Amino acid sequence: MIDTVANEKKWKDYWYSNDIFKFKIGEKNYTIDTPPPTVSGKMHVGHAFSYPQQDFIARYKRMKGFNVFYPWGFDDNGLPTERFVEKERKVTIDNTPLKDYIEICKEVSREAEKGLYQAWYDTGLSADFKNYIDTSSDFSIKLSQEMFMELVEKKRAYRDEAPYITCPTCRTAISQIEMKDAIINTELVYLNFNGIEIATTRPEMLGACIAIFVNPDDSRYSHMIGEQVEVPLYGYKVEIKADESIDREFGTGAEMLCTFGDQNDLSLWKKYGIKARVILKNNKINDGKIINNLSIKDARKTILDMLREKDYVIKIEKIKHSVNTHERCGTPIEIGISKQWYIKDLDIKDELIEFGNKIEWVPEHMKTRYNNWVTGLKWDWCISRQRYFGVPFPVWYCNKCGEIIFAGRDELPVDPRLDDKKRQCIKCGSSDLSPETDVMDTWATSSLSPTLYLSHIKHMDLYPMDARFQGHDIITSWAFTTILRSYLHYGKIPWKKIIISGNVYDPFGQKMSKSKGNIVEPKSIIETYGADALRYWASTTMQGENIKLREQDLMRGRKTVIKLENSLKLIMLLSDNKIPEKTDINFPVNKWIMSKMQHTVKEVTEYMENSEVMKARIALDKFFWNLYCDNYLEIIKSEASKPDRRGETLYTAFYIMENVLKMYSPIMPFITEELYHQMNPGVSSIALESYPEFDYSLLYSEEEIDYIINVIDKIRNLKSQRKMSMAAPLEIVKIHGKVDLLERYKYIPEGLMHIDKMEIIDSDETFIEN
RNA sequence: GGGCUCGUAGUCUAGUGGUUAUGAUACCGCCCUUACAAGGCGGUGGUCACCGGUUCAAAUCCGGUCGGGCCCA
Repeated sequence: MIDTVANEKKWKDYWYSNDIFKFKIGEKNYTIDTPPPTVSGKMHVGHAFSYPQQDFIARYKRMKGFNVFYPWGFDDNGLPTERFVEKERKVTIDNTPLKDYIEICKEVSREAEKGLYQAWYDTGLSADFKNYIDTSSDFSIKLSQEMFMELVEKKRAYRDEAPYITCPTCRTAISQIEMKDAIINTELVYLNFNGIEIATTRPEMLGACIAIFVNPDDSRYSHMIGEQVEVPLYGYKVEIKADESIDREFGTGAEMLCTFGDQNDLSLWKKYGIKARVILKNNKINDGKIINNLSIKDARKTILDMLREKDYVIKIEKIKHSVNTHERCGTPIEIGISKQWYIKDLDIKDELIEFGNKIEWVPEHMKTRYNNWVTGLKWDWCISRQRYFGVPFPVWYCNKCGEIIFAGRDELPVDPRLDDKKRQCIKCGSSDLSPETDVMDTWATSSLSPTLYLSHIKHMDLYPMDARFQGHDIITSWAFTTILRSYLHYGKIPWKKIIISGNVYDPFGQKMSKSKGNIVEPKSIIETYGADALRYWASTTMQGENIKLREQDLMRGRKTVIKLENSLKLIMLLSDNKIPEKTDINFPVNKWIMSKMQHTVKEVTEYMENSEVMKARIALDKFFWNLYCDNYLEIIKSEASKPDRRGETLYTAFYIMENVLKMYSPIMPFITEELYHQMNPGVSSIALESYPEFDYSLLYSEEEIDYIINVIDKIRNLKSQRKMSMAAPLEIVKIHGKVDLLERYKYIPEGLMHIDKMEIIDSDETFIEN
């Protein structure tokens, strides 16, 4: 039996060192927008499921005569990389100068990249791993900055105020995924708010109060909705408003909205668009009236004392309260507000929907998610992040007149945070400039992946690309932003087709996670079953459907590998290890299997064209296992020894085998490559051979042999009932059925079932007399 | 809460109006046969989640209920 580990290593090294999958532009090209994995993570079984699905199509298209551009890339921008680096090197932005921090991020990314493709390479992907791109290289930064400048020129990029989340302890901006829920002990302060009683856990934010909120169904307050009340101590007025999200049971049922006490404040503020009053900056409260640059803790004490003194405090309750905290240090997060960069997209929703319609979605219903997302957009796309490792904005601000100064095109890539060139304000001439310290959202660069890939090989003429493959979880981020950028920059769709893959679950349908302990490493699957079996498993579901990782599906793939190997072994044995020469085919059984194969080629091709790999594979399985192995090869065991038909029979057997290997090769590239080389010594690669074409001239009336196969099944049944071996001789069999057919082809069942004498009795119904 | 999606033998799965519901796997029985026992042949196993409607005819179309998953809030 074949050593899959050794065989797979042999061929993937062969492909790599001979540049089998290097792209050369030609007449017919097929371009793929490969999802770049992040350097911070390892390959997981979800990747092992979805990437082979891309490769099925890539390999199929290549054999169909396309010059396939299947690039490779890494995404090493942003927060995941920062976290990875901080864990690996024990550095934080607080103990490391920015310049060194960025250098370390780059260094660690480059190092990780060296070995990271290995896991993908091990699954037999036909991507061009040698010429990869990475999103933090100068090439990518330059391109991303150029594209940003283009949006500035087109008045699509603008700067406005927006909230952000910070940790007061770590004094850094954090993102949503870094937050963790926690229950803390705190005090709930009941206040007399000049006419309405409210309860708050954040009295220090009183100066940032911009409204009072109650539940619209709360009869205690419904008559007060729309009234103005005066903010204690501060004296300005705010309106009483109603929203369903207000919990009537919490406190007094009336809350104050501050900019920003917590995430609820943020969402209410967004929803109602009330003008913000920002008093919290750089973790200090400064309201311009009562509190002057005090920490949150000190401000709280000051405000509470004053409220007590003026008799505003009704009571104070000790409560346990759920808050968002920074997961690293456990400090409750704060929400601030600052100027950020946006890409304007709310005015082009209709155009974006139209673009979505121009793209073919597989499966089609995934387009609905895109449409719902675009329709429901409420804010422009905020592309600035208060992080460190990413594409910097090529932007400075004049401290004198406030003018925004952009870098020149010829200066890109540039990092204003580290740039020491002397610059002057273009408006007032001042040289007192501050660099933009934010970096761009990772998606601001990933959304340019078609441009990144194509400009990397200097073939922007191939835009739009043919296909994007990605998971459904990032339709609203990656797919959306890519379509948006493509619209804004080129007025073209980014790709003709988008193919969505599903998720992988454990055998019980549970999501895999470290905490559940149900994670399966792709590596262990490949070691046990082989990459071909892993890929076979990846083809056992329709595109976009989820899949459960079950051993039996891997087994089935493994069995197919072995079956392919053994069927070639048999025909080699029958032909004394000689490759038969092409001859005319006259023997009906040979014509029959040739004809059956034509139907299979047609069916498989149609499914592959529709990206329905699973259906293609099922049709192929049926032909290979059922018709070719179980019936055809069994029949020719005796027929191939008959001199008058030996030559054509062996030729047919080899011809079918070769075509079966070709059709299996996009799914199982390793075993098919090995066996194809055994049949065709000196060939370059099965992956570069052409896919079988439907040949009308090989069609043949199949009913007669179908009928004989049916009779053979009945004889097998008889032998099974008599508990006989299929090879055990039968002296006599009485068959009722179509006399002319049975007489003409009786040598077939006789040879296959080892029958000495067949007695044939004419009958409309076919059965064996026992 | 909103959107999308799924519910078919023990398990997984095909099947978008028309014979007896597809196949795999598991299980049981038989067979080492000039490739393959990780094989071959045969068999047991299903109120197609539930309720109602449309139709001569529903796993399939429509409405509702229940349950799982994903995304968004």
